[in-house]
Amino acid sequence: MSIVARKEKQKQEIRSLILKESMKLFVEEGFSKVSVRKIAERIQYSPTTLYLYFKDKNEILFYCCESGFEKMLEQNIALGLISDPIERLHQMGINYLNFGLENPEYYDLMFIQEAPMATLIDMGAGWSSGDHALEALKMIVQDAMNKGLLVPAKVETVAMAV
Amino acid sequence: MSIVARKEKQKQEIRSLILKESMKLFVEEGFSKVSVRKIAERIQYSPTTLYLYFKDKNEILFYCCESGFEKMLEQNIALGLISDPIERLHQMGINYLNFGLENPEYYDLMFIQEAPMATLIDMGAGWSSGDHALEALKMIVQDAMNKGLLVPAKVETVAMAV
DNA sequence: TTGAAAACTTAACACTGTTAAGTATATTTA
DNA sequence: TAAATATACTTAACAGTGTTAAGTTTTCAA
Repeated sequence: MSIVARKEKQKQEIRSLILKESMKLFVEEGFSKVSVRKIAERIQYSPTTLYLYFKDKNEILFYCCESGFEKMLEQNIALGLISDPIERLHQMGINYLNFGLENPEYYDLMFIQEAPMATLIDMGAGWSSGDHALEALKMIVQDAMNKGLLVPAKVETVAMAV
Repeated sequence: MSIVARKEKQKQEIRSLILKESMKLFVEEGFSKVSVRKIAERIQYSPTTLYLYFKDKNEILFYCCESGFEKMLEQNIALGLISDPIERLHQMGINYLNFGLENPEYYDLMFIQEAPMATLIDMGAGWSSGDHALEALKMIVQDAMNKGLLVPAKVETVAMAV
């Protein structure tokens, strides 16, 4: 039974390899810019091999996020104890924010992933009012951070999160 | 000079037609599921014609959102008056929430647009804990609405927004 | 009426996710 | 050990994508 166990282990290793390398690519370039073929090339397998381990591209993303979701759920489990709904909601929001601050790469992957907002922002010239709004937001965040009200972190990320 | 003015007007009309029909499709099916060819078919023009009016597909989305962004900016202009940064940030958040509640279709288009979260949610079976978290969230929101603390609206949308 | 300019289309390129069918390689059975 | 079967992987293809270069029709001015 040792042989079959070893084979199983090898399968899991390939699976992990796919996830690890996909995660990197997704974070670097964004989900939609990463093709299945690109992942396949990275791990030196044929593109179709990925489909032996995952149903489709979305499922790869999903399992990339999995541990992120688990972390967030853990955080939120304690919330069941709080009875006042508003208070519970408030704490949930705080958890969410903390998660984003502590795990920025997960956060990007799981939530902001190329929302049209991003497109808007890198339109750059021509939409200066929008830029101003963001600038303002970033200044506010910076300000709050200076005053020690927020954990220091990448200003941009926080602004988006907020 | 009347002829050239009329032509200009006709051009604008086609532009508007493209935007109107794209908006519908984006809201119905989500940005990434709508192909340029699909839009073209709706308005009875060749796909390439769209590129005479817009730089690319993203730009179409952008101009679809435009009036939404303008609305949001207007809301936020008054914020310059508030000097306390935390207070200003708070009010900005409230504005954001109100915008989402009052313009759900814009909100979807501009912000949540097929984040991986969506994929997660309609994975349905197998990830029940995540579902539970969402269920809990929805209940909280419902609760708050019943107590008159929130404008009544689609519970799901609010939950996502929060 | 002719020539130029504008509006639009056809055909193609290089890519995408995904699948059916085929090929080696390893494992089990006779 | 030899044949049969199962496993892991790949090749080739399909139908679709955004986008562009080149060609066509239509519109208007001289």
